Amino acid sequence: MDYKCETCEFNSHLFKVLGEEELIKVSSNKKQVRYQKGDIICKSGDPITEFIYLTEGLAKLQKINRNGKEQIVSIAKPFDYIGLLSVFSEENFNYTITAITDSVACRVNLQTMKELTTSNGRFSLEVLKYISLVSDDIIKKTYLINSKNLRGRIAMILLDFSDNIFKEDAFELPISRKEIAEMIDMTPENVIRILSEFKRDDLIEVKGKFVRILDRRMLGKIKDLG
Amino acid sequence: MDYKCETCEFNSHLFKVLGEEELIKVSSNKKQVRYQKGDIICKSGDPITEFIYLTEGLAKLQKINRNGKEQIVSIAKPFDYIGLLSVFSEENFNYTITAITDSVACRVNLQTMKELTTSNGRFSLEVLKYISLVSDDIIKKTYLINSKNLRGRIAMILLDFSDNIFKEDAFELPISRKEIAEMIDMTPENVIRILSEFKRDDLIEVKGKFVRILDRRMLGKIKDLG
DNA sequence: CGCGGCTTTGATGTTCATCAAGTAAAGTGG
DNA sequence: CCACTTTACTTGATGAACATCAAAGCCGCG
Repeated sequence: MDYKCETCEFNSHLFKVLGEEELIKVSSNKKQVRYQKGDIICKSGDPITEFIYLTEGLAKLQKINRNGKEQIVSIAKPFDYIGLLSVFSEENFNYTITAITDSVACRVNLQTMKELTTSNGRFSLEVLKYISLVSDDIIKKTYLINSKNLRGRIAMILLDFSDNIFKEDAFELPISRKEIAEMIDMTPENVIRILSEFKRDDLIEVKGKFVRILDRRMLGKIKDLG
Repeated sequence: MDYKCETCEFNSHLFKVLGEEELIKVSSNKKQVRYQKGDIICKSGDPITEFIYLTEGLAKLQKINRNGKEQIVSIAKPFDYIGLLSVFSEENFNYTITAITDSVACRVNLQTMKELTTSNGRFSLEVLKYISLVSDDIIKKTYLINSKNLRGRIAMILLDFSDNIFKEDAFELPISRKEIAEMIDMTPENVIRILSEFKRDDLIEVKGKFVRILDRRMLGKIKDLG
C-alpha cells in the first residue's frame, strides 16, 4: 500500500522543487517497502537500479574491509538518502544497508531519477546539494572520530544518539556493543569498559540496551577534549 | 594569458558534454592563475565564488582540526576538481588548498557553473558523477588508511606516489616528512623511522626527498597485510 | 535444558606517541 | 659569500593507550 508522493508529508525535502506532474511521475515509479529489524535493504556489489531513502526506522550503512571486518559508515534515519553516495558514479552499491529497527524505505526507479535530474535544472542542483552534504558529513565525522581517544568517541556517539536520533536523554541503543565498536573503530571490549567507567562516574545510566544521559556537561567535555 | 576552453586539450573531462557555445561561456567566465610552490589557492572559510580545477602541478587539500593540527585530506593532481566537495552545498570552503609545486589552476565563475548545470541535463549528470566519485574515493581511502598499521600506511603512500602521481619507480617527494605524517595520521618521527627501516631492508632507496622503489612486491605485501 | 552469541572483567603485550637531544639542510641578513 | 638562525630530519629511550587473550556470567532460543 504505497503512499502517493503528491500528498506525502515528507516531500518537503529533496523533492520540494518538483512540480505536481513530476511528483506523479516519481510516485508511479517507486515502491514503498517494509523491512524488519535485521533485513538487508541492499547489498554491497548489487547493481544499483533504484534510488532509496528511508521514511521510517533506522538503518546502518556498512562496508566490509579486506580482513572481513565490518565497519559501520553511518546510521541512517528517516529522510536520509541512503545509497545517495555512489548512486550516480557506480554501477553497483559500495555499501551494504541493513535495517536495525523495523523500517520503511521508498525505492524510486533510478532511470526516473536520472530523467528528472536531466530535465529539471533546479532539481539537479538540489540533488547536487544533498550529495555534497552527505559526503561532507561523512568525511567530517570520520576525521573527527579518528582524532579522538576512546573515551571521547564513546561520549560523542552517546550524545549523537541522544541529540540527533532520539532527541531524548534516555533511549534504547538500537545496536549492539559490537556494532558501536564498528562505528567508531575500537574493540567491543573497550566499548564496554568505557561504558562501565562512565556508569561508575555517574555520567550515564546503563542497563543492557537502555541508556540515560545523566551528566551532559561532563560528557561534552570528554567528547571535546578527548 | 588564458587558454581558450574551446580548444583546450583538457576539456575531455567534465566539460566533454558541453557544446561549443557553452564552452565559450565557460571560457569567458574563467581565469587561469599560476601559483608558486607554497601559495594558497583557497582558504578554509573563504566564500566559494569559483569552481576551481588544477591543470598543472600538485596541491594539497587540508583541514585544521580542533587542536590546530593540520590534516591533509588529499593530494590533487592535474584535472582533479579541487573544491568540488563542498561547492554545491556550502557557502564557504571547508578546506584550505595549497600548491605544493608550481601549479596552474582554472577558476570558473560559480554562477556560470550553476547555470550550465541547470540548463544542460547531461552536464549536471556529469557533475553528479564526478562529485560522487571524488567523495567516494576520499571516504574509501580514509577508511583504508585507518585500517592499516604504520608500516602499511607508509608502503601505501609510497606506492601511491609511484603508481598514481609520478608513474615512475623513482621520484622526488613533493612534501615533507611532516606532511606525509599529516596525510596518514601518524607522527613525523614514525614516518622517518619506517622510511629508514624500509631503506635498511632494501625495499627502497631514500636520500632527502629522493625515493626509489626497489622491492615493489614486498612493499605491496606490507601494504596489504599491514 | 543446553547451546551459541552477546556481554563483562581482568591480565598481558604491542604498537605507537611523546620526549629529548643531536645533526643536516635551508633560509636570512650583513 | 659567510656566519647565523631557523626549520627539517634523524635516532634512541620511555610511557601510555589500546588490542588481544582468556575466562566467566548472562540471555534468548530451539
